[in-house]
Amino acid sequence: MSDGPTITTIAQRAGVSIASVSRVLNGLPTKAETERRVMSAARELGYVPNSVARSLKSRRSNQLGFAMADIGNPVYLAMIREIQPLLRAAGYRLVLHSTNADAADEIDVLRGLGERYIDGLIMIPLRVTGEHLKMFAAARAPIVVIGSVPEGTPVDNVRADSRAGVRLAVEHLHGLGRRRIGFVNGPLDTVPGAARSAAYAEAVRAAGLPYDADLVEVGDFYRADGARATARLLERVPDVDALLCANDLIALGALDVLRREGRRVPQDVAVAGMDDTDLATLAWPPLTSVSLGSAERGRAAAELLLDRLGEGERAPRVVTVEPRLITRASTIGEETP
Amino acid sequence: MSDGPTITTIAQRAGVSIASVSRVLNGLPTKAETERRVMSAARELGYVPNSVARSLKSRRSNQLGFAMADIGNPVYLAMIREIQPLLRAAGYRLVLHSTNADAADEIDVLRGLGERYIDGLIMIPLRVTGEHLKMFAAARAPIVVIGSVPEGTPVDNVRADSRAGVRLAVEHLHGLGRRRIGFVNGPLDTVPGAARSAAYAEAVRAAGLPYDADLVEVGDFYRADGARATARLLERVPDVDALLCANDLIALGALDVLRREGRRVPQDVAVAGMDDTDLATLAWPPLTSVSLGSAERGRAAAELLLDRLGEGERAPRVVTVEPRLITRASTIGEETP
DNA sequence: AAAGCCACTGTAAACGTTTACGGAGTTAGC
DNA sequence: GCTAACTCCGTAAACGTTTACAGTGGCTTT
Repeated sequence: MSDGPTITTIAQRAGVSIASVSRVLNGLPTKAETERRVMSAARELGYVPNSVARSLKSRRSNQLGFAMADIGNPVYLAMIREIQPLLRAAGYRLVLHSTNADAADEIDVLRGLGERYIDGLIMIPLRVTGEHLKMFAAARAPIVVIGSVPEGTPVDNVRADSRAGVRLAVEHLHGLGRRRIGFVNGPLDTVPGAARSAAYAEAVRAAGLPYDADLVEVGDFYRADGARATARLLERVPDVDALLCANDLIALGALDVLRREGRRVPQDVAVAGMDDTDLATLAWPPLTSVSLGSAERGRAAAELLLDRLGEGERAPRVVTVEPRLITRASTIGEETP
Repeated sequence: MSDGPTITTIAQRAGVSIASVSRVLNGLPTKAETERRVMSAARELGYVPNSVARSLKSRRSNQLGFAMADIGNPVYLAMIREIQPLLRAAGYRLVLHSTNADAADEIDVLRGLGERYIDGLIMIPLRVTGEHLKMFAAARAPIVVIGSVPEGTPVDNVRADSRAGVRLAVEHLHGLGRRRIGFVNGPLDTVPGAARSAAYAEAVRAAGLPYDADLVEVGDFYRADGARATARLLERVPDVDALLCANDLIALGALDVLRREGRRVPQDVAVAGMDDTDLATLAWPPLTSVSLGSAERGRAAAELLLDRLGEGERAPRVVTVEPRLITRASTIGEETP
């Protein structure tokens, strides 16, 4: 009882060979009598197949990995919520890796692919280094990367269109008559940070406004950093009349500071976030935010991975999810329907 | 290249036996020359050990499971954030199961223990059925249950003290002069729902107030349900002057409804939640909430599990985490320091 | 110079499955 | 009644490791 029954145990009890046991358990054609004996022996013993042995033989672990920087981030959470049921329905278990945005940890996870404990991986690297690219190329199992990856990288790729997203937000704020539109960004050496930085400069000019470096402040992608960055920006440019924040957490920090300083949102300063996480509806005032389709991206990644596991070799695909602007009181005030 | 190198490949290239290769790779004493040859062969081939084969031999998967109802719930999230790094530091991978509060799914996960793909499990069952107990007793790997479990169940157990928590909140509201304290609960057939229901009745009486069934409303543990339940309660008892909500999501729903109906918080109705999730600081006004120590419970569960994996047989332990009341503007108003 | 010892290495078995192959028994065909 | 064909089953090999055991050769010891 301490060591569970195996097909050998069943075979002994049923008086047949282990091959017959395996055949019965896998539903291969067998004489009714044999099947009956095996099934009842299995039931009496409380047999459960050993998935490790099965994996060794089949060379498939039935596990897929998901690696992201920080499971506390609601964006990743939204993705997991889509991914988990899809994988589960396809018969895969989910192995979770939270890497703290540490490149070495990410490389470790990629190395893990070689250990064969997962059949594939969905990864969201915050920064893509040469090491990453080398591992992608050498990987012996399919990888889907969420976030942009250089042309020609042999992985499936799901992208948000930060550029279009930032443009939507800037146009919206400009359309509301705002002319001093600040931008509170995350680190410039991250994939989203860099993309959004370039997109902001472009969008501002496209709206016919001058690009003013003083209007841009950089912190990290968390609430407290957002608050600090916003405070610096307000001190430098007191007459700012709108703030675009590179994600919702930063925007929450911005709201904290504006409230503390007694500036009214949106009358004095309109605020918009990005990612349209659940937080946006919780904030006060509710936060206008650019949805970059977190759930859709998660779903797309899972579908790409499952698809490739089914099909085997195939040219890498790129899926781009379109952004949408969700307007709420933090920019348009209470007149919400 | 399509099929990775194994120790056999290395053995051939290095001109030694697979036993020697294994010994070198595991750091057992070997002649320097042999070690050199094996190591360089391994490096040239880009060898990565196959963890499945290793698991089969060692009978350990180096994976631990975490099963909860819904990964979107911030309480579970807070737990995972504690659990994941601890397990990782101890050399275990985390396999995630989101069961949608479906008892059959939970049983499936428990059956999975027999498949040996995890060495242990942390589980948060919303309801504990006889089937659960049977599986707990028959399990061939250690289980830690977060949430109460009957006396004598052979699993380690981490509990929140709902009773003390509810009492803290009721005393707080009573101390603020509130006399009509409503209670918005989740389903009574769940572990926390039942516990909090009993605790509310007890706490109200202990405060010297009459127990009034009209003041209690039941929904589910989500924001929208909380809003609906609150609306029903307000209609039935318009003069309620405080609301205790069985979790923060319900409390957010309550705030939504109160705002919509134009009741001021906390002047007209004081609101308190439970769990003290991140949401509490995001809400407007910031939400007074009873912390049931989600992070601590996650940490305790991980420690119990790791401990038992180290020690082997041992009497089941019960760890109870003390609640704390975190007061914020939703009960005490703006006069916050 | 024979015996014993030691350090190192190779052979083979084991972990629990799946599956190719061939043998035994049954039925059918002539 | 003999062969052919078919059904069912058992033996054994394989998946990639780890490890008990025995073997090899060189040294030391007497």
